[in-house]
Amino acid sequence: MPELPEVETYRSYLTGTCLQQVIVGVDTEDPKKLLLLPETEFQERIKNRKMVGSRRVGKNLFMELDNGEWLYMHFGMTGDVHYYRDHADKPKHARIVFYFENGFKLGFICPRKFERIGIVENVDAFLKQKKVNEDVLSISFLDFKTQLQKRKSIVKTTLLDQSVVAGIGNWIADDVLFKSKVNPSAISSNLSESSIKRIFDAMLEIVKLAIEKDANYVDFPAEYLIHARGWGKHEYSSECPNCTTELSIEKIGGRTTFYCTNCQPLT
DNA sequence: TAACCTGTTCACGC
DNA sequence: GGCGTGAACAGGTT
Repeated sequence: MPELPEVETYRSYLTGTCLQQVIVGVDTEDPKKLLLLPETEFQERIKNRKMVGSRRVGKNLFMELDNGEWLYMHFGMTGDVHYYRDHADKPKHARIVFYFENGFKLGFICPRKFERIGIVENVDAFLKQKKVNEDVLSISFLDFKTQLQKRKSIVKTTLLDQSVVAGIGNWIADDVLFKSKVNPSAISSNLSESSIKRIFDAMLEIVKLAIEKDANYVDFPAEYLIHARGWGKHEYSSECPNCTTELSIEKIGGRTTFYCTNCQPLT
């Protein structure tokens, strides 16, 4: 379920399992969809390489190779990775499998084929071409403020736009706006500086906490809105954790949005 | 059964 | 070019 925090857990998982091991081959199911380059070229460029480092920007993960190129991974909505040895342990939907010299394998799990893998020579140029701005954890307040003030779209849409800030997904956007008490339909360019500061602070706090908890949303504080999204077998009600008003659930900016009309008034 | 869904891109209309 | 909307992608979950 990859938003930024999950991709960060994947990054540390790969760092703890795959580094410094020679890749002897790779299998790809449906390469025309999942690969960003021709299959034979991908195989040639990955074979006999080792992963030696990593970098994450928003939901984009780059594993550094020992020839200076980067293995690019994007997890779509449902991507995951799993490191295993025995064929019997191959996870379902592991449509791309890397084989290492030590006999272990890395499965890139693509249940819905929304995931993508490629080879990138220059990460910064790649991100610029993809219009991905600075990561949540590194963007300056000034850059963030400028981005929000120049958009006339609603703030929920703005936060999800990776060219504004990289890493915010639908669930985090709702919790950020809830914590900062901003209505998701507020127009970005109309927001006061203090509202933008609250959004910025909430965004950092929520993302840092999510990473600390290894993106395990069940462990998030009870006052987080995410628990209202049907997790934990209805252990949580759909009342606002602050004021017990019944939460609103609407399509806003084309995405299902949870918010509290009382705590997040549209002023 | 049918509706819904975490991300992204694209086409279209204004 | 900006912005909103809806479709498309594919299969799981509810």
